[in-house]
Amino acid sequence: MRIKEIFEQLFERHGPQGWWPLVELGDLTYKPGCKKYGGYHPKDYSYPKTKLQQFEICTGAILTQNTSWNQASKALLNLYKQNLLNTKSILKATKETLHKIIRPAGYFRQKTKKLKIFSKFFIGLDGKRPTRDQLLNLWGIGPETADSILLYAYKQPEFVVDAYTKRFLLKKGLISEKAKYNEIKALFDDNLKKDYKLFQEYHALIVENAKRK
DNA sequence: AACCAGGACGTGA
DNA sequence: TCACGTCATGGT
Repeated sequence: MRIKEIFEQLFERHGPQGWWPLVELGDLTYKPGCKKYGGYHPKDYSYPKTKLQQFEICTGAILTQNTSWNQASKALLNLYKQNLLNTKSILKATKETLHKIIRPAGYFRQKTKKLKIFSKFFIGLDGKRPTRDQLLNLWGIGPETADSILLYAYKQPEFVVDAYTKRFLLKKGLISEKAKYNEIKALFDDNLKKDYKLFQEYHALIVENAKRK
């Protein structure tokens, strides 16, 4: 089956996913289906609307590295509740403070360092969109995180390849065991229209499909 | 009670 | 380049 057909099949089965989850004012949950407060935004591609929301997505992308979203979201909510979910506060906070707050996401020492490095970088952007190479040159940002940031925070059609994607395509017989990141990414680039909405939904659907089964 | 979760980096070969 | 060790918490 083709890449495009697989998308149709997944979409039919699971519907729009509306990634990336955002917390909004007054909200204290990242769970899906929460309309009034944050959570996911089904069929609403107008987010992120502010720099703060863009930064929130970037932060989430770092916190969820090799970690379930359930755990990462706890760390994100801790940051939010302590008014630390912004660049200046993260730079101002001590390492020890951040260690405690993001602990549920695991790798708290590495992730604290990553958040501080990224915060400084984000301020330097002054609202501009980073290039992929700029992101990859940052300590703590690899290909998947860079693509997640570009796709979900900046609406740039970069397909996000994660462990689920590899397993999924391997099972479909579309890639070999040791296909590399860029090889897998090219498969989507070559077979899909470069539409950020399509890329956003596709990646989210692969994850949702894997979780459901 | 192992196993793994929406990875990335450091190292030695 | 590449294979492997390290980082860390908390769900099933």
